[in-house]
Amino acid sequence: MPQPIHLHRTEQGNAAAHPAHAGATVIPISAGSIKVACSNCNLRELCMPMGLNKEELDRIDAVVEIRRKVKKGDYLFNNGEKFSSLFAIRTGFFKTCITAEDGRDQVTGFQMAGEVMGLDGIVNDHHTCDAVALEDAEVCVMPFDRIEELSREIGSMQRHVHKIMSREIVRENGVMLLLGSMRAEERLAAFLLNLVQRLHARGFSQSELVLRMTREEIGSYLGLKLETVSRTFSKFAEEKIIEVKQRHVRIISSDALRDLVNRTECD
Amino acid sequence: MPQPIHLHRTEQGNAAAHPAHAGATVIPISAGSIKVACSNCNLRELCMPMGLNKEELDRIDAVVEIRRKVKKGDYLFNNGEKFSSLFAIRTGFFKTCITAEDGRDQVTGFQMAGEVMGLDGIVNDHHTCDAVALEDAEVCVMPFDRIEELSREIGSMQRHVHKIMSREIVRENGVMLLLGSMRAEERLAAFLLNLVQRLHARGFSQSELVLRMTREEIGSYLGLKLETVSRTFSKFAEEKIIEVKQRHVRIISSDALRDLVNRTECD
DNA sequence: CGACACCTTGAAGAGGTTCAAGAAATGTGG
DNA sequence: CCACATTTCTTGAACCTCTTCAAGGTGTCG
Repeated sequence: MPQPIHLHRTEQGNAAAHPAHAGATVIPISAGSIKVACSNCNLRELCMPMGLNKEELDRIDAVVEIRRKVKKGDYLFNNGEKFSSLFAIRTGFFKTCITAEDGRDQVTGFQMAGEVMGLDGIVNDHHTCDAVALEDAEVCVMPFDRIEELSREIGSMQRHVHKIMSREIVRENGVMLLLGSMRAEERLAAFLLNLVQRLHARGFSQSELVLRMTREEIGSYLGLKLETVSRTFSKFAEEKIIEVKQRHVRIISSDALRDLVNRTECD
Repeated sequence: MPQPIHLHRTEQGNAAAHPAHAGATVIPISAGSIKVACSNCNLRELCMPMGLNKEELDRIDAVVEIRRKVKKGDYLFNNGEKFSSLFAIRTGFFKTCITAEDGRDQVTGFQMAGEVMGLDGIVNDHHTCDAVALEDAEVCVMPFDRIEELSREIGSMQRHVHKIMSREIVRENGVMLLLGSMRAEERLAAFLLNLVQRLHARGFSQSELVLRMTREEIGSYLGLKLETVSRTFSKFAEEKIIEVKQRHVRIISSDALRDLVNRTECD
């Protein structure tokens, strides 16, 4: 499924040499100069196993075949595409979404630095969702057969891969709870708390965030219409729980948000 | 979390010797007599990798530490419990559900013979959901460290484990689409089609099924109230799409159900 | 048989959607 | 750099789907 080509301003002088092909754009980064080894990456705690010896660390560096830049609006991979690699986000922000036969569309997640995408592709050797960059991004491409090879040889690597997959299953369980049993306000509160918590774990503010996605994308993720998302933002602002100015959100009372999510009344 | 003990008629004379303890009941099956090796199990295609040689098959048999019987209403494992094993269903029917802090409850899946449960426990070494038998059941207990060991040594086993986890991720993606963007009728239609398709793959009828769960459990899974589930069943029956008599459902027109799910109109 | 869990159905009500219009921000091209 | 087009966001009003509350029916199990 082809997608529109978006052209955006680029920070790189040589970008013109890499025409922005839809989705398939692969921009190798000259080895040695820009490349950062996994063993030396500041995201290591997020995407690599801990407690490795020197030799193991060196081998893990070899998991990343290449780095790839993805411009805002471009696809990292899309539904139906042959699966071969997992992708660890170095910088940038993504959404993943699935499309039903009738064209209906569901955002299944938002991913940020240190998180892994592509797990859906393992079972049928083809991706079953689209991964779209919501801002200019850079990912580490990790060929899955290389990951499996290394997993067979290094126990902690194997356990790490299993944990990543299990974590995704648990995350999706949580989204099912949200979609299946929460009302609009609770959903949005849970969403904001989750986002800000993940951002905080990456060194950002505990109370301020910039949404990388539209109201419509938030709505799709939360099973709501964009108007409902907008209205709920306004309601929170009116109640002085948050301040909203377009995509800038400041959380005034995270306690109030938590109360909304864990409302002790019903059920 | 203790749960009520349900006593039901049993097909086995020796059942009285195994009082139905809540959840923790472990009933070893005398090796040799009843035990069926994985390599000889008629569910092999469902839960074991294909294309193994004799020696590998023998080793895989050793993955199953024990078999365990779970009576209807009992817990196979519950939220918070230490994780140590995955469980492959031999017979019976389960639901898995998560409980929010405020007591809200969400059924995250229904599992039948050949399907694997427990993947949620890997990431934090503790289960994050409950697994409840909806009918008397028997599962193969597969210690996860044994699975990992074998995965390191047999490539096809490793790939198989990865596929099982990826399949669960893809399944949950589908549930998110259902919960996030479908209306009641569409949800129930999708649910019935999915159930009957899985049952058919196990040799049951393509058009008739017996629901193992209550309207309330269906509702929880589909993000609907039990009354809505009941009404929707009645509506389908009125439209001669299905026949419903309590938990017995006969699908008269699976095309009509498919049309409901893939309604080509909106979005 | 009697108790209990489960299911069905009706009527009223709430929460979210839909439709519509306009405002604000962003990007585009001259 | 400004004017215009486009996308995104907000808000109101009517509507609809699903929920809630209530009552009665059906089935099951000890």
